[in-house]
Amino acid sequence: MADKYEQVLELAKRRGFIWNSFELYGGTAGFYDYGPLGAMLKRRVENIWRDIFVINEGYYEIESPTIGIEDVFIASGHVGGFSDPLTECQKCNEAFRADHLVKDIMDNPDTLGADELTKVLNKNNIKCPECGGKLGNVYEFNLMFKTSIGPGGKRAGYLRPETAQGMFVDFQRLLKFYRDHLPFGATQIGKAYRNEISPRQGVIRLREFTQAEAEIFIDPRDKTHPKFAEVADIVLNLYSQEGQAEGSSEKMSINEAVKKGIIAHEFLAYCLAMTYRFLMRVGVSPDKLRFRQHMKDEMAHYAADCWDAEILSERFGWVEVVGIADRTDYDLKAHAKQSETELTVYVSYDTPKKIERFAVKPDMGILGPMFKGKAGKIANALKALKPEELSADAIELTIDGEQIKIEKNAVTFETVCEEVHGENIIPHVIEPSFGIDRIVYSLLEHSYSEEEAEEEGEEDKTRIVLRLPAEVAPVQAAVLPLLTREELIKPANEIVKMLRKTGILVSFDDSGTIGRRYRRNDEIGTPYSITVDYQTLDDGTVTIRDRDSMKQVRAGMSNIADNIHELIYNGKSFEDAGKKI
RNA sequence: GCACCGAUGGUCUAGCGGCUAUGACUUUAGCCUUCCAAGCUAAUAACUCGGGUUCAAAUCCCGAUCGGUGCACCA
Repeated sequence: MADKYEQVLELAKRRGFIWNSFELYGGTAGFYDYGPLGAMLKRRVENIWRDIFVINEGYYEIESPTIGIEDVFIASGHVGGFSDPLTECQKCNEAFRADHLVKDIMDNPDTLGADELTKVLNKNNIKCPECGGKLGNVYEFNLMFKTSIGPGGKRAGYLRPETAQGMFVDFQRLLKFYRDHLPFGATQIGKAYRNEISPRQGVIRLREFTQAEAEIFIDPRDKTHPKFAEVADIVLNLYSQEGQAEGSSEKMSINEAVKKGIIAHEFLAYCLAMTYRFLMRVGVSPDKLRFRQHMKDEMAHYAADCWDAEILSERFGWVEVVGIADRTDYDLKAHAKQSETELTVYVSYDTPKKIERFAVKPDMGILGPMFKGKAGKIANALKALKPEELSADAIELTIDGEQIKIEKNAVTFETVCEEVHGENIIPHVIEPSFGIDRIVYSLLEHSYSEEEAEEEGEEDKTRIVLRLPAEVAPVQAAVLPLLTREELIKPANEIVKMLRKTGILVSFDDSGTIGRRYRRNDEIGTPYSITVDYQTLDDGTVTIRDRDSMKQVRAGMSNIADNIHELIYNGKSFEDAGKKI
């Protein structure tokens, strides 16, 4: 009866992964707490993301405020576009998008405010499409949490609805940090906030959530990727625009997808590949992952191409967990306009270009004494003239309504040949954006398994196992004395110490039978259990038990820390960890 | 935000006007125990919240909150 979501959430609650926030006061929809194990799991997922994007790709991480000022979100479009004008039927209480209702009457209802929309509704006698009842006043519902900065509440602030704007706002500083070179990227892992109208689906739609975003600034004329060859052969499950029309996804190598023009360009494809590697490494099931291309009408108007990584969940179907978009120069242009600052990169040409340019040189030695304060304005006016106007016998200008005659000898002009070494361009932005909470939930769901542990002559019983990759499991090893005896507890404690010294998160458990303790650890995904028995006292060896296979090997106690480290981080196979038992 | 359904120890649940509120698992303390939750002894722990009806409410009514489902919303 209970579906997997319920089973996973029950376990998550009971064992300290995640639970609804503010339970003490009855709980609040859209907010979840990460418990001791959940916070650790999430941290490990984030650190793998860092390993890939920050360490291996070199896109340094920044940290900007979670509160943003109004200008930022005017530029991003969130102040205007992140809200919807709603109207409710007074009779049946259905809510409708007011701009949708007047779409057929108006050309551009998006530009109207709430009051104007109310007027249009009334004037045209528009009724509730459901029951024909009267519609109420239109109000704006903005999905951003609003607050005020400083006393008096005069200055508006908003909790950021995405982390991305931080990187755009810091563009100039980042450009300098990367010594004026394209491409470069910056990342941020942090909280974002959206005041969802009615969040459902548990952890899938949150009002406060964690994003990991990279903004990679590239040369718009060159969207190749230097390391493309390394990923060209990765095969992805692609659900392209055509595929969606036919309702089928297709497995294809990245190289082929770019060649066929399914993925817009190498750089975007490379990001898909990175995303794939990341999701595989943290433990998403490969058969429950697909990359879905946004349909043309679904894509933002400025986007060149956009793909979502979607993960299959038993309860929620295909869930978007990553968005990878070529946002072109939209964001930088918007911030350039709002801030009245040029946000460009100077790019040198391979070889300087020769350009013919018409140059006007007013002789300030003559104009200055003659016109005094007006000389500057006159010089500028002269520069704007065309060759034929300048070569006339007399040059007449109108400055501030005054007719002014200029002597021919006060200005010279010529066509000059110049070498241009480069130009200022607005970079394009490639943005992979990860919803960490959804990924963490998916990991729990995908790694959760119940299996019948058959023991001869005994009844069937279920074993709950979280098959998390060793690298993300919150508790990395359990140390268990076989029996509650002082002589076994002592060496066990020594092992705990050794492991902790090397940064392994280890739990010690001597309560209950050994089987019970193995099961307790299976349930939270502890990949390895180290058991101290009487043989340990004789020859200094312990057993290591593998969570997934339940197999055991016997290995030395003195180098146990290195051994476990290799198992977790270096892909050492369990068989190589010791002697088979 | 609307409609329908639901809410009892950590978890799952019994009770549907009157009990000291059922049971299981978990947990804790101890015993036992030489490798996969099953033994023994004991302990801890719950009626979502606020009103109302009634001599009496976990139980009936109203409202709120949270959760589920459908509609709407979802950069």
